Amino acid sequence: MAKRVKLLDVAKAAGVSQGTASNAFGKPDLVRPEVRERIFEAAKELGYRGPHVMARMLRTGKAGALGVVFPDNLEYAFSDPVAIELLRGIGRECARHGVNVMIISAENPKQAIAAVNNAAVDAFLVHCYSDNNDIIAAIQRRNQRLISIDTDISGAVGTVVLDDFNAAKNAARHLLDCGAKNFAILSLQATEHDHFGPMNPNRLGAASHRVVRERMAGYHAALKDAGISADDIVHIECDNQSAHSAKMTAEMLASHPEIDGILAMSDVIAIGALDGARATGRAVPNDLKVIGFDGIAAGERTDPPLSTMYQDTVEKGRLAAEMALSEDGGRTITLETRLLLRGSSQLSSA
Amino acid sequence: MAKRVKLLDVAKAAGVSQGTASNAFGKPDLVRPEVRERIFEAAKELGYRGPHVMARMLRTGKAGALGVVFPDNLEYAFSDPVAIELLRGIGRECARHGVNVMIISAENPKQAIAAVNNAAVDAFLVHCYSDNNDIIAAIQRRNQRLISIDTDISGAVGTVVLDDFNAAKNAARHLLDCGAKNFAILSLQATEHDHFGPMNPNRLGAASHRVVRERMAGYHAALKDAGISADDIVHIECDNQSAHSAKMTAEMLASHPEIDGILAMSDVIAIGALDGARATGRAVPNDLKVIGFDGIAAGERTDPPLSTMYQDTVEKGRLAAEMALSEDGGRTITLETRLLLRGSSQLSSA
DNA sequence: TTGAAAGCGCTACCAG
DNA sequence: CTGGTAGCGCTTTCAA
Repeated sequence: MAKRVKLLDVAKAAGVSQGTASNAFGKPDLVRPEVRERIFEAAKELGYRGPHVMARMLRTGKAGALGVVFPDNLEYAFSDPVAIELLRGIGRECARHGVNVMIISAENPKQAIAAVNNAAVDAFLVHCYSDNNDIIAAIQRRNQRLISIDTDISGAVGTVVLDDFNAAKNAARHLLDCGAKNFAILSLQATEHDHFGPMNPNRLGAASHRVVRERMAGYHAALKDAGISADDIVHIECDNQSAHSAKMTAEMLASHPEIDGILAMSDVIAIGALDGARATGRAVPNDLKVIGFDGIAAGERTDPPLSTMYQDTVEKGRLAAEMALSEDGGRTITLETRLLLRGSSQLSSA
Repeated sequence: MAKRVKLLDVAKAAGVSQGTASNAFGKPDLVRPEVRERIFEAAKELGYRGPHVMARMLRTGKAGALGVVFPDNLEYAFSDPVAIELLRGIGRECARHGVNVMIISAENPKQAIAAVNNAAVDAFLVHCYSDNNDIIAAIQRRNQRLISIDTDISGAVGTVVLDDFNAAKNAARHLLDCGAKNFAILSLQATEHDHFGPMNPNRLGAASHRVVRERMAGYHAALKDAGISADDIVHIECDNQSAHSAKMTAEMLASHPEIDGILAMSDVIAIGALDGARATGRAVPNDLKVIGFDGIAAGERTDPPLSTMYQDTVEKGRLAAEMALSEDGGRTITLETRLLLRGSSQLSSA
């Protein structure tokens, strides 16, 4: 491979200064068309490949990219429909700004820190459930602009979350309206550490994940209003995968046959719950009502279609990217959710 | 914001040279532990944020990232389950190598070229159907390492494709075995330009997308062996979205009621075909057999579950990333597919 | 093992 | 509108 042709070579060949040559590429308006053409011609002649990206970055201090980190989810981010939606929104806004999207990928937390340290980006978007995290510390150590999604990270320049409490409260209220009396809550993971299955009060109290805390509190608030105390609710912690929640649901329904209302903290979990219900011979919604959370597309195709608390995940991602790319900061945006009524939560018919 | 602390400041404070300070961070083994500690201490004292990523890049010439481009699909890449699977595979391999994944995002082809030009990456992975593309030209103009997926780009340093011809041939043969006699082919877009609906021979011949050409030829080959000529096949070009193919299928079945076998070039299209068939009162697989292509997860949950030609898309992405990250090149990898038999293509029961 | 110094290639500034 | 030039912050020779 021959030595790289650089801007100075082109400038010399065209008989202009390096600065002018630079302008010809970066700010064409500042160069007389005639001169510009001469520069381009010289560039073509010499086989100049265009300005060197890394050199430009160093000089301007702009990376032209946004980093996206899924600390809780590194390997599985691409299997979670919600994460994908988020990426769609992020991608859309970044495209509008002519900025690329860098996925910080890693096999384990240690590598993730290295990945953060090697990423040339103008800001980081972090989607995670808890704020206590080495990766976040690494970002902050680098003094990088940071936007948090779904959790409230101290020091973040912006935050986008849902009104999880009220969303969950409305979900529970809806199942009450449908006539459910005995409830199970299928929770997302409550802490960093895998610990699936029934949740005792200790575990409930230990929830470090903001969305779990908030949604749980919302469910409990609605049920308490209806005279149902937390002790009367079955709590199960699920991996966010339908196959897992299906198994959990089947076991749960076997040992708690009285359950007639399931509150799931994600649609992925809820879809598994429908499978588990079918496997144990329950008819949804007649014997058992199920409501999910998120509003993913797959919920339209389940049998019966899944009722859920819809959130506009694409918009959530878009807003986060918008905050990251704008100059100002310090804002927290809270998005509303809405009840998306489908077949899995009808009032029992005769 | 205070002026950035740099390596030289740390070096001075620690009473060592800049070079030694650099080694303390990048190659700790080359520095005496005692000195190293002193450097780290000085760094902490001064609030040094660690080596500047862009400066390091410029110096070393390594970006530590792989660029991924979906030229056909920029906005919709994140809605296509197959593209997501590909990203999973790419992400997995990149993580193994400690390299990040940069999604080249853009709103339109022109922006896409700018995005390519601004991306600091060590290589590009391009997933697209045809090789005739401005974005590819832009990558090549920059003289960047390029791996193509699903199409054969001249000048690519590596290529990963399927044996699309035989895959399609086997799919068609399978429907013949199930007893189908009158076929419709639901094709992916055949060229860059949107042009949906029935395909006449001109349009068939114009297919610039490699996978369309190959799969079409495979379908035709199998059907010809059974005495069915291309003229006797209904060809419909579909957008790769279930809602669209559902509509196309319903219209097609109305005007061609004799159709009893549908060959779809993607599962997304096939899933829509199942919907369209249901809407027009066809019973699958008794009245009509359907086979898709890809093997996406959603195909397990359709009614009936979708038969398909399975490809290992995750592995396809992983292999492409592996080629991009390895030093050598020039290879073309062709992956096999296999028939995944599910409910949509059974032999008619009585 | 450490120090000194040479650039990586570019853009932005300031002067003309 | 154009030219000259400093310097972004680092890594990596080469010599000591």
